[in-house]
Amino acid sequence: MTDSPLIWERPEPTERRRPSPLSRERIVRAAIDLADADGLDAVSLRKVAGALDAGPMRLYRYVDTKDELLTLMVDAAYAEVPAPAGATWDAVLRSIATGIRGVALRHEWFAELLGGRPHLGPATLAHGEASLTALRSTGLDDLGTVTGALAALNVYVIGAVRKEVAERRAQRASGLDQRQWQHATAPYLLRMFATGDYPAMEEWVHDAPHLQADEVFELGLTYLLEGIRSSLGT
Amino acid sequence: MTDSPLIWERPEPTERRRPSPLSRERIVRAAIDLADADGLDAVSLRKVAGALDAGPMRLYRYVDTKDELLTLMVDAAYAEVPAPAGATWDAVLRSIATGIRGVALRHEWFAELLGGRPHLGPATLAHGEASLTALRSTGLDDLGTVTGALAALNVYVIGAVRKEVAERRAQRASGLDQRQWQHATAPYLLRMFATGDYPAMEEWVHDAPHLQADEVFELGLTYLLEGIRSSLGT
DNA sequence: CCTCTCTCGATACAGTGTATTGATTTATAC
DNA sequence: GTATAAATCAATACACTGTATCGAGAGAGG
Repeated sequence: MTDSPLIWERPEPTERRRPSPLSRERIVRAAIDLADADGLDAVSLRKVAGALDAGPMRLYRYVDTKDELLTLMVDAAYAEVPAPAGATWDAVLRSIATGIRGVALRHEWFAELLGGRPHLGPATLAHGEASLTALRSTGLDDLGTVTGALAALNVYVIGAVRKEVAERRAQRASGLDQRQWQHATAPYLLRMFATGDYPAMEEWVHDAPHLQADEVFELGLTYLLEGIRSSLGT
Repeated sequence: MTDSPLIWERPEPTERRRPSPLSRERIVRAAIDLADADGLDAVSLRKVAGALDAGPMRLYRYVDTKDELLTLMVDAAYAEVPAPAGATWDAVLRSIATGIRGVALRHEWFAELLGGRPHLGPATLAHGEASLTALRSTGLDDLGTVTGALAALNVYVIGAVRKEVAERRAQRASGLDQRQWQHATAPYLLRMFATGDYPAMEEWVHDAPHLQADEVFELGLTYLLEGIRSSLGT
């Protein structure tokens, strides 16, 4: 096991050559621009290097592997999450969750990467630190509950954002607007329902209120926060 | 837009050639075996075909694209989720969640795929149907709450399982046992804490109780279910 | 038996991440 | 200021990937 296996501790190499000074930050930014524009699949080392007028192998001085680049992208995205604000602990948690969701909606690749591997970058840790201090300063001081609450919230956001983005992408891929999407999958579902195998779902699709994505997100968040509160006895 | 764009409606081709009768099921099973053994990255059309003593192009008669194969794998995994059991609606929801988690721990690739794109296969729908009927039959009949509860639960499980499996894999990749893992990342975290930038996390790491993965999962689940209950006024 | 349709395997293409290597540039020592 | 050592880069190469294309061959229908 080497001494500094994690990219966060590996010192960034200093540039000696003149033309096109490179840096980890420039590389990550280029990768993010690519991912924003054409999706995560468009992020290849060749294309990132090309966007920086460099050969592909040049990047390997700054990054050991492509996964490391993705990890750096995730940390950069975490840095965009606004600092949590709120007077009560649940308001703080809510602002954290919606902040992450906001970033994920701006950078859909972030949602794809979230939770895919452990992230321990400085911005991610700073984000955790901010969440923790905000929580402690607003009255939640049972450590067991804090642990569980943060974990549950984290995990809820990961899943919610991932699913929401996945649906958005599928919708976009199958034609352009929402009407076309509904026309593409609705008939399929209707045929499935016509088999009679899914009576409860059929009824539910008919009668259930059609909620917007952000409403669903907020609703689940409310459940979770309410559950945490009630387990506090507060 | 073609008439049957979804693989679930495309009829399975019938075999005419004698040697090595193929079928969607055999292909999916081979892919699952590969993924179980060597991870999702080991699932390539060439390898799957090789495992079936066939040329790679042969699979394209049964599957239009690799994504379709992955979708079929997900549906097959959903079919392994045991039917929910329980007397009360929250017991039912809990059994659903732990059932999915169990499958994901047996098939880690399932966790990687979960939520990555919309899944509407028959087993997935059947699973939704079972959840719905179980819910309705145990007293939860407000449709708005049912919708929100199912969505929130679904999303929680997706995120929780994804994160848990990601951590497990990272742990396994960095040496073999848990002690080695802690020895690999703990020093890094300590050095980060030594900067003084993360006092709350430092304290928290010291004092917080160390929970097992399944305890964390159950705890978050409890919060969520409790929140749903309290929003029912029951 | 001939024909026609369907299916298969081979080949090919554009792309991927990355190991290797030889040249070229830079820093260091005298 | 020059010789030497070290560092860095671009090119090449490798083993893959998913999949389009297409010629050959097998099965069925007449």
